[in-house]
Amino acid sequence: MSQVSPDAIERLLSRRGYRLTLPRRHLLEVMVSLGDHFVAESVVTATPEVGRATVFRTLRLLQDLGVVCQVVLDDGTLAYRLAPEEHHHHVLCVDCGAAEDFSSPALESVLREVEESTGFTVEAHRLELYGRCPACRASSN
Amino acid sequence: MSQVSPDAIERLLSRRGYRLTLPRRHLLEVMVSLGDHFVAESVVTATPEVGRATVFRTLRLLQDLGVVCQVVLDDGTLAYRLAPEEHHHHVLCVDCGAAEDFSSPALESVLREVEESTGFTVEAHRLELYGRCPACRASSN
DNA sequence: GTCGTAACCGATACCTAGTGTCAGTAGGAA
DNA sequence: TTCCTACTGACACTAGGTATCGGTTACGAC
Repeated sequence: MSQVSPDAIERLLSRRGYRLTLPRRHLLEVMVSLGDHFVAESVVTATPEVGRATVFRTLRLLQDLGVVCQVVLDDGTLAYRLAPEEHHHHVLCVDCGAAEDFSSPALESVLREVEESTGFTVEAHRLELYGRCPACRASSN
Repeated sequence: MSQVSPDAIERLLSRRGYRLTLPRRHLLEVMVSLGDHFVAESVVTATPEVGRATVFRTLRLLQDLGVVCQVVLDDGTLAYRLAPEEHHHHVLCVDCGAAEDFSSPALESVLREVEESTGFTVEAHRLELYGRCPACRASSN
């Protein structure tokens, strides 16, 4: 997976005119340490020195900046992930929770197909894949 | 869109050994009348004579029976839709909320592509498309 | 270095969406 | 008609997220 460093995100923040506050530094460290993807609640409990509201405010800010993206888990709960800014999707391992990003040019043709058959113009989409990562498949054999 | 009648669903319920109760009849009528897709809360408010817990219980039951499916709206909120039992996806109009089902054989090749490039085996997926329906596009011109 | 100020903060109350519990009710088989 | 139990409503509760507000702090200007 891509290496996202707190430093790079801090530079982005200040470049966009946002302040580099201590709570934000703490949150970034925790998010990076939580790895693949994380739910808001685990960030809240991992940073008792940072208020609940601040965690959610910061998550939304990072989302607006394109640093963090939403991930819909297979049970429908919402998680987050430090991720590349460009449009992408996720494959999630239902066993260990591992996540990987992908982008698919072939998906474009699916969208065109749907536009033709329904008459809708498609402007946005969500796609999440759920399955088993190579490691989990190997260990279950 | 497909015509889903309360009668057909009631027959399915009794065929599967579930009781045909008055609250369930009320809920089915309301769901059909709410049209394309609906959030749980609007079913709750539309049926003041039926308890809140019963609405959610019935929604889950209908989901298990394959009569109702979940729809993730573009803002991330969860809605429901009376829908065909076979696997399908949704295109949603962000203006009027119109919804249409589709299934896409081409999506399969996207999944195979991702399996090859990531090493995951894909067992399930979610795909929701957001855009504008023909009517809304026509009226905005 | 210090000042001023607006962005930011934590605490807290609140909201939305959904679940668990439990005593009472009613569908429908016998 | 009876009886059993699936089902119900009422209500308290939880999870996840938001609004408010008085206090704090980052940081540019001086």
